[in-house]
Amino acid sequence: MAARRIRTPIRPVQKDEDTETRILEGARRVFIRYGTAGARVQDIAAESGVNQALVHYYFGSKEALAERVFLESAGRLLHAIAEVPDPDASLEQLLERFVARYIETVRQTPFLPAYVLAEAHQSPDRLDLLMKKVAGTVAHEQAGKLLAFVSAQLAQAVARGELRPISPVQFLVNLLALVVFPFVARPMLVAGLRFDDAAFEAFLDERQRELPRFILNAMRP
Amino acid sequence: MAARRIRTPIRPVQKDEDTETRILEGARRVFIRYGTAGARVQDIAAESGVNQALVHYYFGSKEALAERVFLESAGRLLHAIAEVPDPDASLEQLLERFVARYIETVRQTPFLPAYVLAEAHQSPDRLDLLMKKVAGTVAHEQAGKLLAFVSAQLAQAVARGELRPISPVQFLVNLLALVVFPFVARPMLVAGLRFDDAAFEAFLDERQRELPRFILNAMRP
DNA sequence: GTCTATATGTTGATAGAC
DNA sequence: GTCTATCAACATATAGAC
Repeated sequence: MAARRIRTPIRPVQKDEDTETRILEGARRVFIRYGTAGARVQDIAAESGVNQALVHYYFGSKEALAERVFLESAGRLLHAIAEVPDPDASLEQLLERFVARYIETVRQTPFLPAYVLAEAHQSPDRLDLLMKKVAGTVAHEQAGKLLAFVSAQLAQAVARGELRPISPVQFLVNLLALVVFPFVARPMLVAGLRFDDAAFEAFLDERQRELPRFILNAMRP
Repeated sequence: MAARRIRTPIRPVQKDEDTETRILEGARRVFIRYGTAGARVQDIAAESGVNQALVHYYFGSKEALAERVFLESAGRLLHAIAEVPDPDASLEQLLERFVARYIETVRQTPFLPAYVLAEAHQSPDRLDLLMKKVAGTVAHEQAGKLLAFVSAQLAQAVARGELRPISPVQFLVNLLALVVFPFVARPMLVAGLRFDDAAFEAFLDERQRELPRFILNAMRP
């Protein structure tokens, strides 16, 4: 059988936090990096600077901890997406702000989108939980308002002859695709295009500047 | 410990194939559906209508089988992307054909893109192997030609004043993002937008019609 | 080649000392 | 609360009968 690969900690332990927090944050890093199925309780313990038993002492089981990390992480990602826009801003401003904010946010946790999307694939139950949890929150109300607001903005622009008609859902998926995909596909893109880290960062910078115009332009009549 | 969830086979066994092929195809379905880390040799055996021992008899180890499935599957996906275009076709025709072909291909194996991207994340070694393997093939040469061809087409259109300047890399990533993302994010989109399967298929149909114009339009001056 | 039975390694979880 | 030691379940891999 293949020898178990020992994983080096992702980042050094923050000694000043209390134990429970340290474990939760360690678990977050490990789950997001390796996925729920690929993560090991031993990895989480090492990442947090404790032993396995303590992980169980605080969080019961790997499953319970995985669920908590997923709900929190996915919730945070959705929240970052569904921020209430400034009602007075133009569509162009809205796009600029959304693109900039999303790219900046995800740059700090580059594995997060891939983790959330993969978990949604692998664990429909947990996705249901997430949807039920989100359904009762401010973020959900915000998302509804956001979609309504964007729909209205699009319709007005169409009426003024500035944009051609586009389904709000297609618009939303296009927007998310253009912003999220580079992070989800990063290893493939880096390998295929022979980028190093600096090149990828530069690519993201250029992207942040170009995307709003690309999207707006795409919908002109 | 949580009780091991028994997985129902993804599809019934094809009795007419020879055993080795059946196992390989079963392994493909299981790995693509559950990921390498989430897949179990027992799942592959059941999916193929044999017992665990036979899987090892034919393919040695889970790792070896996982590597083979990844290389073949990712290779096929890359090949589908990097088909040599008709040199006489217009950019619009090229886009239409690419979008249509990709969406049709992936519709038949909807989990494939998410699997390949997730594996690229989790297993850099395997990704390196893939790149080395692809480097010596027709597909690689095709990809080079494709990028050169697209770059030339873009530059010509810019020179004619039909398009505004865009980096070929950004163009390529945009194209892939718009086409691939819906499949990678499918469970999230379905849950978030409350789609059923039929609604998602209709969404894809609409997308296939709209995307080429969206992309072309985005680059107009 | 194909099976059942079993060995061996790995992982999640618990017992019990401190 | 935190540790070491250990258990029980699971997963991969092999032995050996047919």
